[in-house]
Amino acid sequence: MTHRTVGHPAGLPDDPHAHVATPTPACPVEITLAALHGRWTTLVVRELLRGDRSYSELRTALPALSDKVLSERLAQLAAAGAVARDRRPGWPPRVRYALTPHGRRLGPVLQALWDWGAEAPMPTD
Amino acid sequence: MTHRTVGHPAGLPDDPHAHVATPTPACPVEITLAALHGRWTTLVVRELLRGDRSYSELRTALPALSDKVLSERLAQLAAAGAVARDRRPGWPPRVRYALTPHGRRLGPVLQALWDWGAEAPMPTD
DNA sequence: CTGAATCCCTGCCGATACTG
DNA sequence: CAGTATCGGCAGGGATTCAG
Repeated sequence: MTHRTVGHPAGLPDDPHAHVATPTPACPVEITLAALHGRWTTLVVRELLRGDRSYSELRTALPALSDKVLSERLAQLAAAGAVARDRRPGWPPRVRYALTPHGRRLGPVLQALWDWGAEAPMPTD
Repeated sequence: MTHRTVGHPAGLPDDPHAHVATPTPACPVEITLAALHGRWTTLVVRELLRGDRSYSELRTALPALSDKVLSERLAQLAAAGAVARDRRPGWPPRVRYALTPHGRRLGPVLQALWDWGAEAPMPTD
């Protein structure tokens, strides 16, 4: 794979991407990083891991996040199959955002990121 | 935490960062994403997970990677405590790059990223 | 061989304004 | 309420050049 290198005790099947020499969007690692890419993305995911939310609830939870970026992030996560939009009929417009089953599996991913960062020594910089 | 949200079966202690409303470099998730941030970074880590490498071995393994970015990535990973430089005396200059114990623990992190990306449905775009 | 310095171009994100 | 459109500033990264 692009990144297969990992000792993987569990062992995934050998993947051609494990050996690529250039960054490619087809690599699973790149797919995940692309889904989480950009400022605010992981915070939006965290918010949704706590339960489904409306657009304005997300804005309230993350006040410094602009409309533009929030829309962008939700679209990005939806494209990655992590978030589902639930548009309800009537007025005023009501839309609920929720993680898909696949999106909920980002929990362990964020956990892995958290764990590594939590043990990190002070940056040498 | 900035991101603590995760169901964490293992359970980390409650962390103030788990609730921040704005992206902050102090959040463990941000720390890890910063360490892995930028193009080529994960590929460099993959290469080093296979064993220590010299500068030119890395360039050979990743031919499309420019000097500037390679230096940048190595410095970034060193600052994050993931990579150690081993400069040997004599001529010509010989330098070996190797993952630190902490850096080797990026293996499971990349594995988690790989696993999620590998199950991803085709992007809806 | 191992890098650091420079230049330039592109893409990200924040602020503001506007629409269904 | 739930977004999109547009603009400007700044940081990321590729090519090239220079240095220890």
